Amino acid sequence: MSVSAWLEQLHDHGYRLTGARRAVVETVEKSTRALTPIEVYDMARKKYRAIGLVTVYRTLEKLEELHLIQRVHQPMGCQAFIAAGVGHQHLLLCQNCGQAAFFDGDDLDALTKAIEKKTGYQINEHWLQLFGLCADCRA
Amino acid sequence: MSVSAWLEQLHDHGYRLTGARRAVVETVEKSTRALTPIEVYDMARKKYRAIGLVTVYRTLEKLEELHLIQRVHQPMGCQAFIAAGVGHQHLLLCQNCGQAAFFDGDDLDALTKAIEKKTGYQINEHWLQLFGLCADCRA
DNA sequence: TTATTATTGAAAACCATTTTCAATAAGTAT
DNA sequence: ATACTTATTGAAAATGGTTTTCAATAATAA
Repeated sequence: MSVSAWLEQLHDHGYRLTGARRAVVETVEKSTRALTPIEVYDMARKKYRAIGLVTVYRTLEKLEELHLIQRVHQPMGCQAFIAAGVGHQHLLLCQNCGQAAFFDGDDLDALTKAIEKKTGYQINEHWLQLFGLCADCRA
Repeated sequence: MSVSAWLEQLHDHGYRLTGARRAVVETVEKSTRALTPIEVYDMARKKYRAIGLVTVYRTLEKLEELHLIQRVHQPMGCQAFIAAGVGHQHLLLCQNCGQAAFFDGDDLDALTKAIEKKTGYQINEHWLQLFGLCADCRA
């Protein structure tokens, strides 16, 4: 995805393209780590001085509705957002710098079948997230 | 674990055993679903009328410190707590009634090795959580 | 029983998020 | 270009969950 693709999505859904929204989109789309609303605010303010925190909240809300971003759950808090992965992907987070990477290829079929048999549950979804150190932070 | 084992743990760590704490412990230890502070408050109040919400927060804090309870992350919020699993266990949650079950036996070694090779990350931890319908809610 | 001090509940403070509202500016029609 | 409609904006106020403050209370040790 790209900044222009996000703006197009917003436009196609009847939302107007404003300076504030461009600043938020450019900030979040380019970030490789999850950002909290305040972090987005501070960064977006450098691109569009007059933006208000309220508008950041409102824009993040819309981006989440359009599935362009997703909330990231971490031990320290669950208020951060990152550009959404495509299809069935999971997050891998660096515990030191916060750098995020998506991965796919998890096959939990055998596990879920076994759990279904053992517990009687019907399993519909799973959340998987890996934590570690990115290449840079290992060094 | 049992209520008395939790109380013993609290006592062994220098905490006094009070009516308010007993009420919180009895509530959380017996619950099969994750409870938010307010829910614990409402339930504990039936056992100990005079308890304050503040004491619920403070007691949950201590129980988490002692690893007797753990925070449960869900799409709708991450403020709920449940009796902690033992060893390497993950949660399976009913999307309808909230019923929780622990399971173990997940083997992600092959997956993490592959991801490590592909991404250059060193993987230290993983979060895995399953969602579905419990036996009762399927019917 | 008495003394010590952790614990308590109520009220106030705090902080992230949401709502309200009048002014502004994006998109559309003229 | 120009005017018009109305979504969007930022500031301020409101909200709601969580934390802090503080004097009174009650659990434990002496």
